[in-house]
Formats: sequence, structure tokens, C-alpha cells
Amino acid sequence: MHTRSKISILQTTCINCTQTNCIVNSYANSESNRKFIESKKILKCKKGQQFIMEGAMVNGLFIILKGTAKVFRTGINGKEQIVRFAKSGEVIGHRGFGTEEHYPIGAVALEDTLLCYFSKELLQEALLNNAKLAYDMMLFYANELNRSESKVKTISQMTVRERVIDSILYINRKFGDTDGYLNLVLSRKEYADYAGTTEEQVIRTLSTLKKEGLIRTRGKKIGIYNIDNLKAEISQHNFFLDS
DNA sequence: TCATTAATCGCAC
DNA sequence: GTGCGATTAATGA
Repeated sequence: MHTRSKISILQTTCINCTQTNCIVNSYANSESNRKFIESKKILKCKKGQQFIMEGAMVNGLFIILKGTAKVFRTGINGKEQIVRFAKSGEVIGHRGFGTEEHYPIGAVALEDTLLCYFSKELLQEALLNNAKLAYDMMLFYANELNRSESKVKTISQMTVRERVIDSILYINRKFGDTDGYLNLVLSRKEYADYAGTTEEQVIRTLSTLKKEGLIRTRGKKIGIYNIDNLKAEISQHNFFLDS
């Protein structure tokens, strides 16, 4: 399935980190958090490398420094359900944190990615000592919960076509596009795993959309011609969530 | 370049 | 709508 070669570890602090949307970044210059930010680690993983094994013991939490990753859960018949895609500054592995002993999800890097890693002990201590960090984390959890509840509706009530459109819009919203093509390149299988369908359905839907002049494709890349037309198709379900 | 991997489509169910 | 398999296109070593 996924490669599991060794992950190199570097030691770095958050000081001078250029990441602006990182949840812990704003504490980097505070004296009281010196220990916290100095004892984190940076992991470097290659494209396709899995850094969280589903069911593994929880020992910390990751934040993407640079790169992208997919977060998934494996279903009963071994099918992957992609929960979300994460980009720089986002937290991964948070659901296993706290009372859970094992990660309920797996995560693999979609490109060469740098991850900041905070051990469980380290983070617990920081949360107890820093109300602002705890509050921001709480907001993050609340937002995540809201999003996953909405995703249940998306999958159970929308048609395949609508789910595929929703997925494309999600990628566009989150990763943007350049030169008319989405910045994050995903395989058809990954779109299927996110939209809750099969690879064939995605391919068929995409070629239909292409014929209708709504999108364009070039290899794995997907481009949107008219975002409003796509949005109009799923607007009746009115779930537009930013994340 | 060539071999591997992914996308696509037709067809049966 | 689903899943298999043949064909074609894209990718990467």
C-alpha cells in the first residue's frame, strides 16, 4: 500500500518560522513557551510516505510546516475514505489526542513535506499553561467537528455528480489554482476516496463535466472554467464550508 | 528513451 | 450504479 521507509528527524525551534497560519507560531517568541517550542521536532517525509499509521499508539501531534497530506480512514472492505486534505499550518493527528490511545486515522504526504512534531507530554503541558493556545485549539476542534458533520450529509444526500463537484470546489477553495488548473494534483482514485465513490464514477463524471464545458483536464490536472456554474449545481444543498 | 503507472471507456451485470 | 478488463495516455527513472 503505502511506503514506510524511515523518516529523517531534525531538531528546530519555531523561532524565525515564517509560517503565518500555524496555531502555535504566535507563541514562538514568548519566553514562557521556550521549552515547548524548543523541544519540538521537524520531520521530513517524502511524497507518498505515511507518517501516521491507522491504529498506531498516539504519542503526539503533527503540524504541517510545508507541503500537503491526505488524512484517511480505512473502511470495512479495505476502502480508503479520505477525511480531508491538509496544507501548511494545519494540525494532523489531533483526534487521537487526549483520551484516545490509538490514532483513528492514517496520514500520508502528497508531496515532499516537512512536519512539526509535538509530543503528547509537551503539548499537554503547553495547553495547561497557555490559555490562548488552549482556546485556539478548541476553536480548531469545533471547526473540525462542524466540518465532519457536514461531510456526512454531503456523502449521504448528494448524487455522485454533486459530490464530485463538491470535491473539486473544496480543493479549489483550499488550495487555489494557477494558470487555470488546481494547485493540488490528485489522482482520480483520491477524488473518489474523498467523494465516497469509485474511480470510474469520478472519471465518468469528469468527462461529462468536460463535455459540458464546465471543467478542463490535462493529465491528472483539473481546471475550472466557470466556478459559479459549478457552485450553482450544489447550491441547493447549501453546504459551503471553508476548510 | 522505455517501462511503469494511471486514466479512460466499453461492456456485462 | 458498479466492477472488470482492454486500450491509451502520462509519468518518472
